[in-house]
Amino acid sequence: MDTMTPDTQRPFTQALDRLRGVGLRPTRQRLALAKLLFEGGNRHVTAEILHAEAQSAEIRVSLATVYNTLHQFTTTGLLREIVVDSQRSYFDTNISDHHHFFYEASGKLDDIPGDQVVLSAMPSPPPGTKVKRVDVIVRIES
Amino acid sequence: MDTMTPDTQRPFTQALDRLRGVGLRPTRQRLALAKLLFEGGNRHVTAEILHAEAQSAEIRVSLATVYNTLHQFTTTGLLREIVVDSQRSYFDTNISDHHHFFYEASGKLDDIPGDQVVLSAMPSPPPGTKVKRVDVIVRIES
DNA sequence: GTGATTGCAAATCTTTTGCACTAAA
DNA sequence: TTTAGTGCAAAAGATTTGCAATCAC
Repeated sequence: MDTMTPDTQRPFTQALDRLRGVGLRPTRQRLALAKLLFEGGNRHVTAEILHAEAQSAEIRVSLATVYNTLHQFTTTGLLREIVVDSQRSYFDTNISDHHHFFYEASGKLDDIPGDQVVLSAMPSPPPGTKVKRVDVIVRIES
Repeated sequence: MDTMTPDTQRPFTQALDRLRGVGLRPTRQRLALAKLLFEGGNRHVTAEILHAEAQSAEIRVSLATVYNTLHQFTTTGLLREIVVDSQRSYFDTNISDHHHFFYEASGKLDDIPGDQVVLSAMPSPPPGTKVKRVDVIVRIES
């Protein structure tokens, strides 16, 4: 690997590696969407938003493919789905342990680093079940 | 008030008082839905479920009215909306401070009493904003 | 080549809306 | 009365699906 080239100059390679890492065939659409998603820090997107960004970037990709891709990325662990609004799905490029502020007025999300929320007491789940995740959502008045 | 009559035998009165308490006109539909919702402990319902229950109980009420009513009850503080699934809205008859287990496989919710979850550290919201609520959702593997 | 992926349009599902009709006060 | 509430059917918005065309390997 060319260690002299800054990350920001190898988005294609990064996206390619990411897709390969999870066994998804690197198609033109998936590469372009991965590039949009994973360049430039943590992002919270809806299918609609990502599709619009793709259009702006002259990337021809259908909304159906955007949905498919977001779900494939989520299933393979590249993204995480955040449920804060019963009307729309949000996807988060930050897959580390963390929580969220949700601004109801604007529909915007902000990450809360995992270490800023401490759950010092937690009920045990019913016997035989497994906790997939604990989500803490701080809702900001709309 | 007739203090000799057990609560379970005065559902109508209870529902009526509840509606009056929040200033909603006690129509036949609202009374019947309030009865279904608030009799028999804490419940988590979707519009679809409540509508089906009404049908079974021979209560003629349209789905549109069920939606209207659920939202009116939520706005007036009789119900609380729980967001766990980006495809469907759940309403909770328990309006006290508490959290939820969500069983992804079945779509069922269980209450976690407020005192069983202790958030010993919390980030401050951005200056000038106000926290409406903190939701803790323990997702049980589907 | 051949099996995976994509695009499109249609379908689906939940929720909302417009508006004439009905009922509570 | 008079004004709020209801039902219906249509509309809207998000997401999924079926299938032929296209692409990656």
